[in-house]
Amino acid sequence: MTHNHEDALSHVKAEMPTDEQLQDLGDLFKVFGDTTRIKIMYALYEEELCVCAISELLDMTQSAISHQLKTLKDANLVASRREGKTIYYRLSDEHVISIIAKGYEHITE
Amino acid sequence: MTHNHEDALSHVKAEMPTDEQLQDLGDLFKVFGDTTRIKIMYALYEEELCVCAISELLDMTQSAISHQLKTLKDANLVASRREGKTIYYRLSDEHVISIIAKGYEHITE
DNA sequence: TGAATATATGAGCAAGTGTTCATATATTGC
DNA sequence: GCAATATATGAACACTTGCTCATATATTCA
Repeated sequence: MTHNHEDALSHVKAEMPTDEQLQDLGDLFKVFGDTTRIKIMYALYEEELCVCAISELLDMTQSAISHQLKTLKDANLVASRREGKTIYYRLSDEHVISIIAKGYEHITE
Repeated sequence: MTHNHEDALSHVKAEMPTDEQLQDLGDLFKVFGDTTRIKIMYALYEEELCVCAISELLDMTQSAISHQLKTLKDANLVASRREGKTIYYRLSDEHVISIIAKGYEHITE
């Protein structure tokens, strides 16, 4: 029905990751695709912070921040530790910053 | 009302990008946050492809692929050239691959 | 134990997103 | 010009998402 492109596709197909990996990649970037979460990650890059410090910084409710921190934690992008009543969050690995840095390069080129 | 975190926040505030940059970053990653678009970018990494080749590869309608290619083009992630009736798409810069590669590192670590 | 503080979480809703369907535009060859 | 092929696009709809509000949990201190 359409023109032929067997040659191009056979090569491409061989190099594609599995559907599950592609799904995981999309899910990961979805977490980066929200300004609030980007702000949180940027803030945590500079310094470990508690929930109420983040909500003060972003001028958003504690509930909204907690929900977003859960999303970030589920994606293994942040980790937390308790100290009394306070819970401090930090970035959980260096990929976070290198991913954001690459994105930053793109938008500022 | 809450405990004090002036010290932590003053440092963080000084290092944060502008709201506009943070918004642009979120918008960029939003484009990466869909499996169909990830698949398209992966396919184009291997080879320049026409629209119908991509829709055959992903087993999706031509319309769905065209819509997604427009999203990718608006984000300056792909570029196209016409050759007769056919329009070939390719990645428009090397950031695309390095961003995906960093994400891939994270999910496969 | 009870009050205060810090955080987490479930339900609900408005806004956004990806696909489909129908149709429009562009190019080629007759 | 007309038919065929390749691609683009607008409207509609189901599904997802981020916030709010109310409330639950956890910890400290009196």
